[in-house]
Order: sequence, then C-alpha cells, then structure tokens
Amino acid sequence: MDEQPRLMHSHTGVGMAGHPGLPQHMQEGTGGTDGDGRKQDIGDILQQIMTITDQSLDEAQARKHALNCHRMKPALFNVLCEIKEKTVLSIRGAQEEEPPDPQLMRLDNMLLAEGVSGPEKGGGSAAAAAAAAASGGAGPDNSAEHSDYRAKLTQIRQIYHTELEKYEQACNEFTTHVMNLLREQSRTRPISPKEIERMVNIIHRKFSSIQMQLKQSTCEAVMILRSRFLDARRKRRNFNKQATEILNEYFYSHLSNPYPSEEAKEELAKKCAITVAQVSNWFGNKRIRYKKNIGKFQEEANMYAARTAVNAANASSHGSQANSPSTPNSAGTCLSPDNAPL
DNA sequence: GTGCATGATTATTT
DNA sequence: AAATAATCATGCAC
Repeated sequence: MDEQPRLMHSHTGVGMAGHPGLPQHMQEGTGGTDGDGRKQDIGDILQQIMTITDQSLDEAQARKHALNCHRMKPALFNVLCEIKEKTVLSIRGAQEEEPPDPQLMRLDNMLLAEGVSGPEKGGGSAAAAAAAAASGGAGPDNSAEHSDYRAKLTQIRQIYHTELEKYEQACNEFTTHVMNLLREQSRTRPISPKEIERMVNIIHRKFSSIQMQLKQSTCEAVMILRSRFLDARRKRRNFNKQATEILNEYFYSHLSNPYPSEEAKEELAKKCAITVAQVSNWFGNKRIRYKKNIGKFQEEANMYAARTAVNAANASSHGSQANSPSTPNSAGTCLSPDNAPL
C-alpha cells in the first residue's frame, strides 16, 4: 500500500531494485540534512496520491451510477443507439452477406470423402477402401499396408478433431468473453445488438480462417499419406503366390493364344483377388517377357503344362469330381485343355 | 549396395 | 480400344 516509489523521484534504477521506502534510501536520495521532515512530507504526498486513485475511482463509479439513474438516460441512450446504428449500417450495410468460401467447401468435401471429418471408425475405413479403389485399385489383399494406412489416417483424424475442438472451444470462449464485455459496455455506451452480432461474426470469420488452415494442412497430410501408401506404382506389391500360379496356369494352358477374354479376365481377377486391370497388366507383361526370352521360361512352361495335364487327367477320370484336395491351387483349371507348349 | 524380378505406366502401333 | 514395347520404380535375394 505504501510502497509506490516511482512516483516521487527519477531515481528509478536504485528505487526499483531495493526498498525505496526505507529511511536510508531517502536520505541518500535527497542529500538529507533535515531528512525527517522531508520524509514526512513525502509520506504525506504519497499517501495523498495513493488515495486519489481510489477516491476518483469511487467518484467515477458514483458519477456513472448517477448518470445511469438519470431519468433522461434511457431516452438519450436510445437516440444515441439509433444514430449509431444508422451510421454504422450506412457505412457497412453492403458487406453483410458472406458467400460460403468455395475453397473451404472444397476442403470440407475432401476431408469428408477421405473420412477425416466424417463419422467415426466405420466411415473412415470405408473411405479408405474407396480411396484405394480410386487410386487405381491397389490390391485389396495387401492388408498390412492397408492397416498401416488406416492407422495413419486415424492418427490424422484424431489430431484434426482435437485441433478442431480446441479451435472451437477457443472461439466460443473468446466470443463469450467479447460478448460479455460488449454487453457490459453497452450499459455505458451505445452498442446495439446488431453491432455485437457483427463483432461475433468477425470473430467467427477470423477463427474459421484459422480452421481453414487446419483443414488445409490436414488435407495435405492425407494427400501425402495417400501418395505414399496407396500410389500403387510407388509402393508396388508382388502378387501372392497363389495369384501368380493361377495366372501362370492360365497363361501356359493358353500359350497358343494367351489373350483372355474380358469375362476370363474378370474371373481370373476374382480368383486372384486383384483387379481386371491388373490381370491385363500381368498378361501384357507376361506375353512380352515370354516372347523376348522363351528359353528362360521353358522350365516354368513345362511345369505348368505338366500340372495342367495332370489336372485334366484327374478331371476326366474322376468324372464330375473336379476339385482334388491335394492340389488346392488348381481351383478351376479345367477351362479348356488346348495347351500347346512350344 | 547390386542385380534381377515384377507390377505399373506411358508412348506407340495395330 | 486393345496390344505391344519401352521404361519406371519398387521388391527381394544375394
């Protein structure tokens, strides 16, 4: 209460650091022959100064109260409000309506499509699958990759939601605070509800621009994730052994015309759990590579030819019993035994 | 790290 | 539009 030294001397350096209210300091600072009298004076002044603020505050408060209670106050206040509203509206009546930001809508759509902003787990995995399909159809069998992708996506989603919630909370807090402040002030200066609303709008706009940044970086993260994990070219996976065997079996048993029809491709795709496009790729690659170096593939060709022959023999000798339990990989090889190995 | 295998992509041909 | 040929980029064994 009594130590407010910076008010009395330009002795700031020392005064701030120590206890300037102490006698020694006073004596030093003032040269101090009749220190006691001086000290008394200063003490009085200090006391006065200190009480001034309190008094004036009280006084102001009282005056405010008096004004508030004045009988003309409501009428005057209304007039002021009216005038202000008119001028304010005339100044910025035009820019009231804000069209939905197309950029923001784009981001929202993308986040929804990727399953980041959508519903919980279910939507996420569905969106992941959709994303996989959209990216050219990476095989649905590489589950390790997929779970990895999903985990990362979930991580992104969590971060996104946490941040969004944080922003929202901050926005609400800030808005409430400002509104309270304005409402409080509206008792002493003309603030129309419209003005408050406008202020709230401004705040929301500011916060939504922050949100947009969040959305943007989330989108970027998802895009990077997708290109890293689902771009089939970058992350090529070999087909599993069974799929390769099915494809090879077909290839070598149709060596004279290794061009599966669209239906055959579809069936092969289903059996191998890959897409038709992948089947086409495989046959395209296989044909060209086989042709380029038949010798290299001779062994493989013989093997599959023998296997097909055995299967054909089994099929014919056992009549309708096409499926032999000892060869699970021969599912549906009895298409047509027109193999013509070179 | 290197080299080959392999799935995907791209440009060209049919 | 499909097939081919060349090429890319990764997977994988060594």
